Amino acid sequence: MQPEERQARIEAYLLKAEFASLEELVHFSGASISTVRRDLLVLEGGQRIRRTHGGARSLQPPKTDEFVFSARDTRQAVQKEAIGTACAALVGPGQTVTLDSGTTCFQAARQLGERAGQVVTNSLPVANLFSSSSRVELHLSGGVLYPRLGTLVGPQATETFSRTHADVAILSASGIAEDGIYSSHALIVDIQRAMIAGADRVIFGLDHTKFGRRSLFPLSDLTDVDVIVTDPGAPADLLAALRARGLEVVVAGK
Amino acid sequence: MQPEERQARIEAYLLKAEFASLEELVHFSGASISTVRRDLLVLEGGQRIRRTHGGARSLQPPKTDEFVFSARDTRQAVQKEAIGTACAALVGPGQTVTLDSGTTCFQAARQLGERAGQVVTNSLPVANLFSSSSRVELHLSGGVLYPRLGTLVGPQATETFSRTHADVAILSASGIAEDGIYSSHALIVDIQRAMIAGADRVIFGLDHTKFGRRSLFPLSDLTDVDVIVTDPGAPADLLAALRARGLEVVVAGK
DNA sequence: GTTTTTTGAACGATTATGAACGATTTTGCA
DNA sequence: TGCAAAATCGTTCATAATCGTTCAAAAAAC
Repeated sequence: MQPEERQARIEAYLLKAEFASLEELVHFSGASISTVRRDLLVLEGGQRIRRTHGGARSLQPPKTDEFVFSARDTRQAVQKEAIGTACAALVGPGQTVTLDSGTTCFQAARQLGERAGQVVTNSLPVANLFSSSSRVELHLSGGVLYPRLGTLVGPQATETFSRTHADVAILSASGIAEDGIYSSHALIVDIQRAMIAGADRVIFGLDHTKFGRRSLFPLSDLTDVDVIVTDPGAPADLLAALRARGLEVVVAGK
Repeated sequence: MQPEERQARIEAYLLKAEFASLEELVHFSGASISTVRRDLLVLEGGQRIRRTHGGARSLQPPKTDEFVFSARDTRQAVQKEAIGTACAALVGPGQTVTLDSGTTCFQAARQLGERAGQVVTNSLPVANLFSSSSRVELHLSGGVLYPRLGTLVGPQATETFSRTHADVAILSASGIAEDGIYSSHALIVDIQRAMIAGADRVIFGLDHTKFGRRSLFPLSDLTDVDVIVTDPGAPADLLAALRARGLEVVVAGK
């Protein structure tokens, strides 16, 4: 393997993991300890990473997408809050709501307050939100906890939503284009599909950074989606295209 | 694990827990007492945390309730902590553990750290506890959230445990007498029964105030229980009676 | 075929770790 | 309140892991 390619892979690995031990990187790259050490020196010289005792760490906080849950993540915070408010406003009193995991849906949950009658979710942060309020019946899907995301995944989670019917489903994703909506986590896509299938009305909250982006896993071709909620930064042509396809488009916080 | 990563994790843990004992952090990080002590010194030097006698606390109060509300019940706090430690000590490395809800089991979870391989629970606070540690696979049962307790109840929760097998189950209850163990929540009894049925080894953590008390719902006649962990305040005659019935009795913090 | 670059191993230097022990603080009890 | 016991703290020290450097062999480039 080329040195540059190896270094790029190591850098990418660190960006995802934030921390990695030397042994871990040796195993990952297949090179010897000395070589990895040298690679880390090069990467550190280019201000790409920071070396530590026993390994290295990425300079920037780890790559976070829609689903990585971090209290420190303030990117598009105001937009997401506005989107969340608009999503929550689409819920009628006493309705049953399915809530996806992800930061935008979390904001929607905050704004939802006690309007909904029943909430079904696979998001631990959303569940925490409702744990103190006794007015809303919160149904949490079972499953295995996906660590950094605070999301419950696995067959049990998928099954829960397959057997659940809701008036409204509020979801988010990591990309939307004219041909459909995309998600970046393999384990979550199936769950989201089940959420969509079991809901009368499907709402997607997507801030403007998601527009024009296609991630790894196609989630929906938009035929089963009813409403798209976004912020004023979204490209007008794509919004027009979505409207032309019969979707209701809400621009929040304009 | 490298020092920086460990320190970052300890800091994140403290941010959520507000306070943590040294022993707790030792189990959480997997390092020795000395190392954790040094880490705390480093973190304190960087003004990230504040060291206290016996542990450390975050500088700011935590933003979210998360599992704080579970630790808010301060009755018999020290005894429950000791009981939790003793329960956790009965778990072998890599074992599968079923954890009941309740403050005593929550304390056991805190002390469990990364010793267990898999943890199955219906307690939201326990799930929050493990949400940051990626070493432990956490299964959360589905169900409806019982507001104040942060416990998942209902048929789905019961079903989860009926279909689960564990090496060890750690439970608590509201009363124990010579003839059996009693629980006071109708919705939880069935779940606890399923936990007991699916575990090789059943451990009950009960502080001394539970002894001699019979609550509304009989949970077990003690034939399917293996260990009782309590504190020094428990009446000796009842402990002797339990031992006579072939139960292992552990008195924690004597 | 020669030169340059890259690689993997070796070795002393440095740093981190875990245990031990006396000093200090906290706790339990009268 | 005062005393004794227990727990915790800070320090020290030996051990283990990691780092930086050097050097020869292998691979790539010329």
